[in-house]
Amino acid sequence: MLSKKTQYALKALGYLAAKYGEGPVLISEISVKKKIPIKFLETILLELKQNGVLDSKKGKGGGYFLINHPKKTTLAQAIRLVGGPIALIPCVSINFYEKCKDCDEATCGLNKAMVQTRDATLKILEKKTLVELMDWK
Amino acid sequence: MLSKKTQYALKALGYLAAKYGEGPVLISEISVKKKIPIKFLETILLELKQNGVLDSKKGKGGGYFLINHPKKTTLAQAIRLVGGPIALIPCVSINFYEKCKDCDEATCGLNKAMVQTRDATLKILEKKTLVELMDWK
DNA sequence: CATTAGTCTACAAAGTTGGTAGGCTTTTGA
DNA sequence: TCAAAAGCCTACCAACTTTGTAGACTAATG
Repeated sequence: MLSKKTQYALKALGYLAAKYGEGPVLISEISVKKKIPIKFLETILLELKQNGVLDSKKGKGGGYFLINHPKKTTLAQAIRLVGGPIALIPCVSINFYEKCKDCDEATCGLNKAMVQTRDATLKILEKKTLVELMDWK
Repeated sequence: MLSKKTQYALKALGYLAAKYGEGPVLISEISVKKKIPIKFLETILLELKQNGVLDSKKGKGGGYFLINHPKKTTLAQAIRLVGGPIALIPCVSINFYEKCKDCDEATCGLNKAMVQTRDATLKILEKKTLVELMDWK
């Protein structure tokens, strides 16, 4: 399951995707529209900025905005930025790999099953982009 | 990510799958072979028994064993038994559904994206069984 | 120079995870 | 019949993560 933080991040990105090209969007506006606690949202947006997805403008008329067109960022990228691994166990994670110290990955049945599951999930998440996160109304 | 508990459960099930038809297997044997803390493993196996996947025999010559042939239990079922939801967010979970109180599921872009992700993952996990968890040596 | 709006540091309650300790009960076989 | 074997059950707990909150600071605008 994705953490609340990751869900908030994805919702915020979806909102910013819908507003792409319209200039900076206030944290407070995102907070109200997507019902995300404002102080929590602050830290999330800041993290997304530090990860190079968003940029911001201070002062009056300021706010956050997507650096690139929404279709340039995949859901796989977005989830990894704030939510960590997509794989179900560390020893099959591509970006957050950790060697399994309790078993031999070459012969471990669980490992093989999880590799295949990971690939199936990635196939979807790498095809979908922030465009998909925009609301339908 | 799957919790350690779920990973242990899957490994234990894989071990029991390999020993299917050979009578009861000791907790201590599984603990040693799969490197799982024994007291933790006790609680996991007990839970799997209460969920109808395993049965046990007490006393000398006792132990745990699969009730059904390994191919009868899918990975989706196994994960749900001890690990909870497979879906990435509660409002798209089939077995652990919770209504999203912060948005309208009919128009929420995140919801739609996660439904598709869930279906892709399930398509794999419902096809694989405990047979897949057996080690290759 | 006042207002607006993002930035940064620090803290903390609550829940989850990953166990441990120790005794109880049931079954077997000598 | 009784002791050993092996699972059953209750209770506890340390560490970590999650999900926030509080409040001061900095930068930009007009």
